[in-house]
Amino acid sequence: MFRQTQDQSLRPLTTAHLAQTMSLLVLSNQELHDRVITELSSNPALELLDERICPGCHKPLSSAGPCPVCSRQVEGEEPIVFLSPRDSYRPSRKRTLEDQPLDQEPAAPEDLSVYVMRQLAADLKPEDRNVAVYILASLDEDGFLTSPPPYIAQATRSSLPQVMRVIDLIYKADPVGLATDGPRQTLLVQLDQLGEGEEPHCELARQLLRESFSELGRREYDKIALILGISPAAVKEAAAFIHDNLNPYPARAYWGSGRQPQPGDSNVYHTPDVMISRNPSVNDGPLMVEIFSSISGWLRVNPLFRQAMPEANEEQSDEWSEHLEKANLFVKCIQQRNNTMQRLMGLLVSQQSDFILEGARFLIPMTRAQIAGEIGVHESTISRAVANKSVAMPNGRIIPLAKFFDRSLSVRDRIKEIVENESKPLTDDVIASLLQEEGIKIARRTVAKYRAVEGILPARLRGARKLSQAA
DNA sequence: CTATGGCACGGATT
DNA sequence: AATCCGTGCCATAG
Repeated sequence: MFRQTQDQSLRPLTTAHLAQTMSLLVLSNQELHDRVITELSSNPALELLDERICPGCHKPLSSAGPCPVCSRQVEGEEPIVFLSPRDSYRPSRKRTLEDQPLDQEPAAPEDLSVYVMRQLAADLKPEDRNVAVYILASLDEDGFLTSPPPYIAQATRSSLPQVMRVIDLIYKADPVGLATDGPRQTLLVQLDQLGEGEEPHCELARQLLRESFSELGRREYDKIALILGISPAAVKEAAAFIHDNLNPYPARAYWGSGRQPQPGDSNVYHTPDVMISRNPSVNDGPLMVEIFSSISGWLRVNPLFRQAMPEANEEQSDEWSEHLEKANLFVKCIQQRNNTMQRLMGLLVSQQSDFILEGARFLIPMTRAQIAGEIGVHESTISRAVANKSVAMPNGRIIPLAKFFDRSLSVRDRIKEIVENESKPLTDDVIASLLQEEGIKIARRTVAKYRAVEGILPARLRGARKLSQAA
């Protein structure tokens, strides 16, 4: 279920066209967004429309192709589909507690306020919009408010309840706990979002945050225990729970994990370029692919500019036609890019549906070259299309698109399972022969390599770990 | 002596 | 042409 803008590729391509399509293809959607913005501001022949009006009946058009109302065909040099804000990505709340993906690669960094704003768009009343913008813009780098709510109300000429309402919405958006007055409140908000009472530690954790936050920061667990009259062990457990599941600095958060920032990690937000989801209304329904853009609206060559061309005087003429040509090229290139991405994703979901739905084990090894052959483009095109992109899977995980082409993923997954279920530590040799019986023939040395990739300790050390766990 | 990690080589992939 | 990947050989730690 994705909109296909086929047939574009039948048009003859100039070398300039090809070159630019390539350079656009490597970009992640976020980077493309920036690119479009600069192009728009430097080229008067381009325009971005909020919505597209059918030239026939003057009703807004929502998708490519003929007008649904008067079925008039809109001519071809026209716009590219950009998704409406409604389609923008919203992470599910659940993910916060799930085990964290170790496999994330740096994806497109995005301005935090833009990201949050997009989530808010649907829930926000029109009159609250500028309040939200103001608040998000004035957050400091840790994601905290820089001025108290009454001040914000004054600055935005709104009421205090209004401001509080917006702040409450921002609390709940991802990353959870933004726009608080400090780490303590952030942690409390995150605690609320985790779901009531499910966790036995929640209540105690809440109490710790409320009543002995400063002691908590200094790790004076014994002192806290004394004050609150609880066992030091319980305090430590609750502290560990907070540490593991909450993040006092929401603006430094990561996708899918409440982990604390660690040195060496890059503080990057992961916004997927593509989302694969299953239609929730239909059981076992088809997989849907959405390709995101951080711009909504329609990009096209400004028809007025085109009409004005003949009126240009001598010295303008050259410049204008250059603009026009560039604009035309740009639009076509982006169309081309979208087209390639759509066809690529279409092929991936149909061939790897087991992997998408069931997990890493079911990834069928494939190479970019194969895909290129099936689509009928050059291999380097697929390479570029795959590079720097991330995909949100139906289960909410965000993975690099390149993972689809990881030849050893399924084997590594199998090894992981073998190790998890082993009763006593198995050596690499044994694991290798086990895999052999399953028809997977790899060398012992390779098992060792995969173990390393997965962060699994060697057999000897695994033994030690189990002993200490038992004790 | 056994299990593992380092290095480097050759073939495949990009 | 550059890079990645699986593997064999060898040194080393236990």
